[in-house]
Amino acid sequence: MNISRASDYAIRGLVYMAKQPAGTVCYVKDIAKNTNSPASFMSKIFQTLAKSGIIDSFIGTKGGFTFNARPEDITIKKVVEIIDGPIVLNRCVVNKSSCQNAGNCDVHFMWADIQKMLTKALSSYSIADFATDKKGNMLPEAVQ
Amino acid sequence: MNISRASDYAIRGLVYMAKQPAGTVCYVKDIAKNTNSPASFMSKIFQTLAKSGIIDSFIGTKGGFTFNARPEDITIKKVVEIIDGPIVLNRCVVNKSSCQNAGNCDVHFMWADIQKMLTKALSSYSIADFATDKKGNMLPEAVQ
DNA sequence: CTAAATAAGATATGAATTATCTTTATTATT
DNA sequence: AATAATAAAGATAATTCATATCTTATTTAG
Repeated sequence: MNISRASDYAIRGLVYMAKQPAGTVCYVKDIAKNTNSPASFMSKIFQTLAKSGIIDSFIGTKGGFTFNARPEDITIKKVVEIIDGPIVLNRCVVNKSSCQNAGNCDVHFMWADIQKMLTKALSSYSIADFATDKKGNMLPEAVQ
Repeated sequence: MNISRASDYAIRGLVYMAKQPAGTVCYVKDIAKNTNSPASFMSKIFQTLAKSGIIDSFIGTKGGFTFNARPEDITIKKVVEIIDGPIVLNRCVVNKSSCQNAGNCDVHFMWADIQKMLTKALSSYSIADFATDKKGNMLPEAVQ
């Protein structure tokens, strides 16, 4: 019942990117350093984000990553789903055949309701929300 | 971002128990059969539930499990936490030192808020809720 | 006292998460 | 044009956790 380290790193990395001047090409090395995360792992994560289309990637010297979608359009739900896959609290919510009562019991309805609430909450936040506000800073002032 | 199979089995097993006449000693074999779950795995799960104190266990012939707490006092949150451990959406919510900004950023507040909402929801359901209602039946009528 | 039934506890397997290492592509420099 | 440097892409590895199964201990009935 938690998001993965990878999703956490992805969100932090994207927030870091969003705080740079629009159009800046960002390197994994810098993103990792500024978010205090392992660079090689971050590299794989940003590879996945690039494949999803929300960011663009450029290989070679002076390569790096830029936004392809607007930070305000990238919801936390979207990021989590790109990295961790679909949000499914219990498998009966998405696969009725895995439910002995064909998804027609109160337990099923509970999970479906809670999942709906959760995804709604995650959809209500975007990367931009954390990049614009002072409190969105991911590192103490001393480090920045 | 999901509950484990073990938690799902635990909930279903406890609901099955709650549907039996009060005080009935239930065997893992029956619980597993009636909830369509692997008996040996269910055995381990009920061992954990017994250790937590919400059920009692009796070894040997005519042994088995009975409730130690009232089904209406056993919340879904409690069951999930016994089996899967504490609900922590992101580690910064519970361990501020894992947050680069000492848990003082908007991202942290988001996770803390969503987690609060989630645990509140899980606390609002009890095992009894699914045992009394007809729709709470975990198996189609044909199988019962 | 023996056998059967039952939970408890130890061990095993497999998948997912969390990484690291190697390769490929691009650019800048000479 | 060749070479070196830089950066992402892709392949591989290690670790952890979920999901079980197998063996042992305990109790009761006959």
